[in-house]
Amino acid sequence: MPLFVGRYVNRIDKKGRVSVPKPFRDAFEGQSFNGLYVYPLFKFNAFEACGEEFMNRLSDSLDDLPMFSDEQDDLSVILESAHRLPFDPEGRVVLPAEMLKTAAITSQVLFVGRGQRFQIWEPKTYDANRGRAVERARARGATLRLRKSNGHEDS
Amino acid sequence: MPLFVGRYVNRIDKKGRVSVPKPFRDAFEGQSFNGLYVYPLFKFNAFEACGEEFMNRLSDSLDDLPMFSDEQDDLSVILESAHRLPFDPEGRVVLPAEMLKTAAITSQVLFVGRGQRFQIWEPKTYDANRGRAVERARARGATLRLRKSNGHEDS
DNA sequence: TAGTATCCCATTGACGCCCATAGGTACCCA
DNA sequence: TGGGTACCTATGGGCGTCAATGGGATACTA
Repeated sequence: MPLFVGRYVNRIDKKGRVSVPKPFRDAFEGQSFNGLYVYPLFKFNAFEACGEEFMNRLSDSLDDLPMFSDEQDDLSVILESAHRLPFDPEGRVVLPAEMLKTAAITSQVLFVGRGQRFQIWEPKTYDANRGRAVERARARGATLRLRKSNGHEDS
Repeated sequence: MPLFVGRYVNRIDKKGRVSVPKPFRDAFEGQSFNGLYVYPLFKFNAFEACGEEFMNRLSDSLDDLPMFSDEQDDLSVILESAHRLPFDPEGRVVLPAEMLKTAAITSQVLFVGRGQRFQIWEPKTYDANRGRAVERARARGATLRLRKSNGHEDS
């Protein structure tokens, strides 16, 4: 499965539709459901999107927690605030009004690849936060520890 | 089988009928019984709904508990207080009067997706509780340990 | 026979589908 | 290698269909 990489800015029309960048759309091929899932990043006023597989993993993980536990309730917030957005024949999705509001999206949408998932931002908001992230990384002399590769197979 | 995801608010009419959101209804397709099961959440004045499959799982889990134990008795209450609600031709269900009363539902019903099942709330009641859950999750720095998929492990 | 529970029909408003266009890119061919 | 052409992605708009809702008719039951 292709990874989500790179940044793309697309226009949003008055119906609330945005084209999902073609390279990102391709990563969803082979799903039983032709579309994506989005949920809020509580840390920022932005959203994250993923495919069916990841969402199922999330749901299964929640089921592993004891039923009726506080833990389960707290973490379910992601599922509760998620949206299932189908692609239209042109590969666009309709972003829910409530989403546009929290992210302060008006005319443009920024898609940010993050490997297994990607994020959805209002371009200016992203720039502001990204600037900070870069500074933090610099200040900290950021290093990245890679997982050792195990011959890589795919299931 | 599609997941229950997201929140939907629907109106309840004077006959006590509510439309179950179409995306949720779709998840019940292929069941021998065209409808859903509901049972009270003892922790809150709200209800949870699921399909046949999950109900069977629940019943099996009860059987795994020691016979005649307090635990078994307690959890059996779920099955005892459960209702089986059939869909009408338009995809609506009639919520039992007793349910409306405990949940303080009058004119609007909130459906909250939770993966394998979903919850039924009076909108305002939910808002009050959800606010707390989000804060708890944030405060705890809630991170979700995902079940491993294809050789992936979170760290 | 009154009350209740289904079913059927009608309305409306949102959403999905189809068509059309533009701009850019990749490809082909001379 | 330059130009031209065909394709494809992003975008806009019109229209039909379907989901949500309300009301009336009918069957069932106590």
